[in-house]
Amino acid sequence: MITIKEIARQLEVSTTTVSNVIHGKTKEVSPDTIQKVQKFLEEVEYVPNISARNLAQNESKIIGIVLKSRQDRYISLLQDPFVCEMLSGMENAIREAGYFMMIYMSDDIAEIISHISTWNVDGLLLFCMLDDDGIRVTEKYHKPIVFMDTYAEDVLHKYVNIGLDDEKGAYDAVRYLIECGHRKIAFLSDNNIGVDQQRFRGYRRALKEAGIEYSDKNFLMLHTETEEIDRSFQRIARKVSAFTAVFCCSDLFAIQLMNILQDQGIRVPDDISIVGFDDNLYGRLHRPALTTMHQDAEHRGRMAARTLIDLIKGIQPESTQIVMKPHLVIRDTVKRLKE
Amino acid sequence: MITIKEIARQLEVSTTTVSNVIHGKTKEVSPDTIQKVQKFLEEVEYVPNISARNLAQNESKIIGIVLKSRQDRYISLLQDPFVCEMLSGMENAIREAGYFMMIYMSDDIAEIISHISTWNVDGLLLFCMLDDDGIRVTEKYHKPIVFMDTYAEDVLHKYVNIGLDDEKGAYDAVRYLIECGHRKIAFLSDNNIGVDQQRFRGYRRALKEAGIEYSDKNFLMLHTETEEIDRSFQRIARKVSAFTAVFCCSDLFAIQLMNILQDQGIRVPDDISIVGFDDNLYGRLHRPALTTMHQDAEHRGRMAARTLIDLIKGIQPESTQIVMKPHLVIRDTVKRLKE
DNA sequence: TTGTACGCGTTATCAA
DNA sequence: TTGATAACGCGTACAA
Repeated sequence: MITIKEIARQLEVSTTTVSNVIHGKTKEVSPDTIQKVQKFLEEVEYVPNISARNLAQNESKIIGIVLKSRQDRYISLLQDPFVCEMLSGMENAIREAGYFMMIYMSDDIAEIISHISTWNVDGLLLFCMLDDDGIRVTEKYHKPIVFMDTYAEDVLHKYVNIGLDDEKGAYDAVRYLIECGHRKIAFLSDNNIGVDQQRFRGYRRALKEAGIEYSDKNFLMLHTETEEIDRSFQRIARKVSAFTAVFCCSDLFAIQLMNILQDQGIRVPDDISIVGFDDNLYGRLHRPALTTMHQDAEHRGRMAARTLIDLIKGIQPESTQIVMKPHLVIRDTVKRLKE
Repeated sequence: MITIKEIARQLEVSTTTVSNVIHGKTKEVSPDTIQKVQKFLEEVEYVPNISARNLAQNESKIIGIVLKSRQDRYISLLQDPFVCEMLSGMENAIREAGYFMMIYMSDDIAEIISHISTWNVDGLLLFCMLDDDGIRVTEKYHKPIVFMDTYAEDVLHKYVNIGLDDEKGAYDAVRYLIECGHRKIAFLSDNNIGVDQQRFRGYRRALKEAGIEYSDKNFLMLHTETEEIDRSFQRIARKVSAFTAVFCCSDLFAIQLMNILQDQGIRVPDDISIVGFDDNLYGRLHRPALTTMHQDAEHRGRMAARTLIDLIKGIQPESTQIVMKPHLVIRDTVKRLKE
């Protein structure tokens, strides 16, 4: 890789001149020199050494994407369709803006923080984080951050968050079930914090509004550790007969549940109705096609990245709390019990 | 971020001493000093500035992952389940080895090459590349490279390739179809180069061996541009009635085809049998569950990354051509026509 | 055992 | 209009 210094030597000009031409500071260079240098730069296919530039300018052009993983999960976050869609949108926006993406995936927040500062990352995109992990990062990292899907109070009034109206999404989905005549409706998730807590609230609100009583048995808690997942689904499948519908917190869960039920001869939607959340390829490709809450993860990822890059450039977003609206996509997994 | 120089100043030692302690070159430092420095390092949570280290040592600790994308494709590579599985394995191995991953995804090889040299990437993992793109990269980049799934002759005898026996995989799958009594077997792919070309050869070999004639009509060519994909699948669905089975070059294609067929009232496997390739979540979660060639993309990704990191450390692999064997997983999408 | 000084490639300041 | 030179943070050869 050729350096500025070497170019300067061969062209018998100074490094400053070369640097100026590279950066288009042409006011201070004679047309002749510009021509000469530019031609040479193209010939040798000069590319700057980013490490050197980072050192001199104290900016890295790296956007860090932080994914708090959990070792014991049955699939890696990179295999989760929702995460991938989001990443795909982020990657797109980051590349478009001339930045680079570095993914920091670990179950150890301290390690993540140390990596971030080692690389002197220009800005951070945080998601899939338990709430106080987000705060831990903000304590150590003092450059622009954009959160996705956080509900931590202490974060929300200080940082930008690109969220989704999860409460409303779940509410609408469950309301639809109720309109279809369902009253015994279960709630399926693998946790009850953050996003899924909001969805749970929406679920409860819809039930309450319809005068339907809630019992703890309605909450089907999935255990997604590698050794547990199958048994957990089996256990839940057994409980399901007490309900006429299940609201699932992700398309993936919905489909896995449907498969287990179908394998046992329980038909969807004839015997039980299912609603998912996300509307990704999995739901669209399943048969019967999944009725689900649509959210555009890719678009949201792209927005988050763009907002972050604006922030890095000193442009403040119009609002620090951006909340997108999901909408119901009715397909074939909910049975109408009454007209 | 605190620097070595600052630490040295505060502790009233030299930067060399601090650096030596950091790197465990303890032979040359007195126990007292080591203690003192180490304690301080922990206190201030020292992290080295990687850019500076890169510059000084001419190594970046970055593994570049190159994905040649195509703008017009209906889904991003980051949403392709096969790619994600592979990436997931790579990410894992890279992190474990203390390296960092940078994904270079673009449809412009020249841009990718320039990014790679800008970052002074230590090693490269190449996949999803049309053959001569791989060569173009090797012409410009002269550090360790590991290919995945390349069949370019000029690459194979000079570089490490982690491949799959695609020919045999397709052969086995099609043989299985023939054993089940199928003779009118179509081949579905969106291209006929590299991996899929090999699969096509395996398909042809199995047909030939069974004395089944091949006609160009057997090759169902899918057009996966965003505006074409639906129409293309429709067109193929119409042609499918001439066959009793379809061998698909990916699980994703297989499932999309099955859905279109099922939506038109054509039953799988009763009216037509389908075999896929990859065995990823999509196939496993579909109903009827897909009969498909299994390959462990995650494992292959991990191996590729490990091999590359060995190469970077100067460790040569036992063999430069690693070819994994896929195996058939029989599920529910192939009908037995004879006993 | 410890410290000085230099180089890595780039940018920025300031003098010529 | 151009060119020296210092600075960024780290590692290391060599001197003390």
